[in-house]
Amino acid sequence: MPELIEIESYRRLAQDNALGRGVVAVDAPDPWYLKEATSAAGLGEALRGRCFTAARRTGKLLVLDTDGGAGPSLGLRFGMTGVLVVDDDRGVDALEYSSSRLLPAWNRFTIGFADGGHLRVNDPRRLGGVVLAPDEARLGIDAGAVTPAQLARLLGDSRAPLKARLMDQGRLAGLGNLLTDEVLWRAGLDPARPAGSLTGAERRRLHRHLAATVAELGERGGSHTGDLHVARARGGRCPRDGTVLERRTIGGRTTYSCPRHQR
DNA sequence: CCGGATGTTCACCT
DNA sequence: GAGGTGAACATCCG
Repeated sequence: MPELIEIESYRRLAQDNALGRGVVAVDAPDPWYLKEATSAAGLGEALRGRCFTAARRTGKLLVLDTDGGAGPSLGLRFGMTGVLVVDDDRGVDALEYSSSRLLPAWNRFTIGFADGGHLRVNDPRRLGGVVLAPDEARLGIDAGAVTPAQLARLLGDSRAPLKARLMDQGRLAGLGNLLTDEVLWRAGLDPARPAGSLTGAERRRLHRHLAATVAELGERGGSHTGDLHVARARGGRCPRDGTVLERRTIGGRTTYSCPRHQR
């Protein structure tokens, strides 16, 4: 999926194109896609006759508010392959592991507007989901807005691998597998280091690279445009010092890092 | 043909 | 309590 960068692009698409349009229909044909006791009937009941008034994002969760916050909010998650489509515009040009096709069979959720347009979630692998009134308190601080002090606090004195802690959505929301590897590569930090073992200087370096990486890959066009990810596909050597990249499983995810300069 | 892939959740271990 | 593992979801790509 979509990590924070892609979801932010979905948020902008929704903000620019979906607000203020009356909802007349809700089509949620796949019960599996509705999470946390959300039902198709409940969604229709809650959304028909209202309009979206704000598009917000925390981490990888997109939240559409209704009627100025007076109505229920709608939470959209995109898993690894979910795409937001409004009318015929998609929120991103490309996702790394998703075909460019949008087969109608993959439309897991559709909102019909009074003007004839629609907002859809198209998701081949069904890893995303739709929630009415999502519990946003379960998510940690957004990775695009975290302060150095907040970052230090969430690393705490944990003995969990640094990478696992950064990807813990309940503590820091928005970083996925690719972005996390890229940030740690740029910061020169070993993903397997215990999160609580960083010095003050290392934590500040991590924070600086976190902010810069999110901004830079956002401009380049996505989570898959990182230097490390590109290098991995082309020979697997560190773009900084030419060392053969190391491949491990950390925090349950395939992890690439440079054994020479990430310490 | 097989393995793995931008994610989340849950059951089950240590 | 803290972490780790593997399964499940369904499709595409190398």
